Amino acid sequence: MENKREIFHILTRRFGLLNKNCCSVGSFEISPIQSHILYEIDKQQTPSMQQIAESLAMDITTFSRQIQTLIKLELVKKTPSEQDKRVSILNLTTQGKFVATTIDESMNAYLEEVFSHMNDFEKDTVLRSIQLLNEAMSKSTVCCTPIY
Amino acid sequence: MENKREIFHILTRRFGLLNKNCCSVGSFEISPIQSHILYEIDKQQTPSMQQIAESLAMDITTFSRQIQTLIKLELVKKTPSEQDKRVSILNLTTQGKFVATTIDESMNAYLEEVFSHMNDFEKDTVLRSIQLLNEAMSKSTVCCTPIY
DNA sequence: AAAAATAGTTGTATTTTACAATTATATCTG
DNA sequence: CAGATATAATTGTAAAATACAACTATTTTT
Repeated sequence: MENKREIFHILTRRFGLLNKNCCSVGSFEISPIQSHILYEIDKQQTPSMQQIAESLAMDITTFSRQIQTLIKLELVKKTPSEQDKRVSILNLTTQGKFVATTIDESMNAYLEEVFSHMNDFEKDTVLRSIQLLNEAMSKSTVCCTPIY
Repeated sequence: MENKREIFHILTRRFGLLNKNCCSVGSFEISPIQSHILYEIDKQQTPSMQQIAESLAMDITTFSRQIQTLIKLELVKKTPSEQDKRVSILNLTTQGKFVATTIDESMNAYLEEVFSHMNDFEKDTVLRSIQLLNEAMSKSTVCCTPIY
């Protein structure tokens, strides 16, 4: 099996495309990165700027500016931490939560549709395989280790 | 199994990171997109601008400028087509071929390392699963259909 | 209490992106 | 065959994304 890179290349590209298309909700034109930011804020409870920037492997200065636009769009709220006044805690606004949820649903709908082309056994195998792959990647020393 | 989006989110992010890191060869600082362009030119024989731009789902104007920088870096050559003088045919230069091959090798090395954390059965299952997934995505009507 | 470290912002410059308009060639249609 | 239309690619322009360096405001270390 020597076409590993080929199949991963295709996979990567397809996800890239999916990312490009699937991130606008109603009147909000959300960029892929912004969508990832909303997703992460939603997942982590009351994260700091650093935390999200780090989990997305983004430069903190770039991240700071992205947060500024998300705040202008009233999707994110930023409050200074009580314990450490240097730290800013991030939250989704109601609107932000709505947008995040909507994107989540449309992504899930897409995945459902993709999996509808498989039988139950294949579905199961593929999902477990991806989990295996995620675990293997997290064990890798070469790249991308600090996630989760 | 209701955490589909979660595991795909992680997968996407890991590949995103991998992409960011893994594209410089010697003195060449290749961006992920440029790496994808080199990869596609290498794979298709004597493609036109349009062909590559389309397979990467890139805007042709953006693509045109990326090609300009790749030509400046002497990684890509552009020759007008004989049959249709509007069309430009793309080729890798020797250097470009070298860079593409080197990136390919380092990606493969990375994948080998990742798969080294699995037993033979798992390896096989995961690879076949990804192929299944690719096929299912190509059948999807929602997104990303025009690739391959 | 001074020095060093940390969280986040702002100045600035580069790169990426893409819409609109343009040039050059090819194809279609009457 | 000639004018109209379509297509491939480039350039004008402007917006957004990115990141290095320098900065402010706190906190931690010594």
